[in-house]
Amino acid sequence: MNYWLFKTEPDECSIDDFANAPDTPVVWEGVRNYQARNYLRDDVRVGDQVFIYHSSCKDIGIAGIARVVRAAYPDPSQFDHSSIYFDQKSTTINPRWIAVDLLFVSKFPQLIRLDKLKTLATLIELPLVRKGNRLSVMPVTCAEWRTISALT
DNA sequence: GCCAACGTTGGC
DNA sequence: GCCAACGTTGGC
Repeated sequence: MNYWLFKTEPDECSIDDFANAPDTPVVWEGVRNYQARNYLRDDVRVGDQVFIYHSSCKDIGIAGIARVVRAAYPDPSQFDHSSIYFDQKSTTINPRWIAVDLLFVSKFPQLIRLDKLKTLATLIELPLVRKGNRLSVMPVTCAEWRTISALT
């Protein structure tokens, strides 16, 4: 089993959206970065655990945990003309972008703030805390997962 | 809202 | 295939 961190803007999809419908899978669509796409396509598998990270908002940090319930499939939003994620260059035969489905696991009693994560020497390799990082789907090592989990 | 850092595009 | 210009991300 692998561990991951997925970024989301809570205005669009927050940990509360998961928590309010714990039996409804969340379609993780809209990833439009090739490195992140490759992780989704090649390495994210059913049963993997995912930290849900809130970005571009007031309270920045890891808000809870979800798990993967459906592995890579073509991101439906790339074919949807009305979606901001529509991609004219994508075809059903050769889709560019990948989605996975997630299910709620837990919401942390307190958000683990980004500035807290930045203070931990064991997390210096985590792309999230590295300068200029923009990766929205990133691997988390087992040791990093344990370090972060211990903060809750 | 600013802006540094990064990814993508497209002319050559 | 280089690289300047442009667009986007995301913390502050």
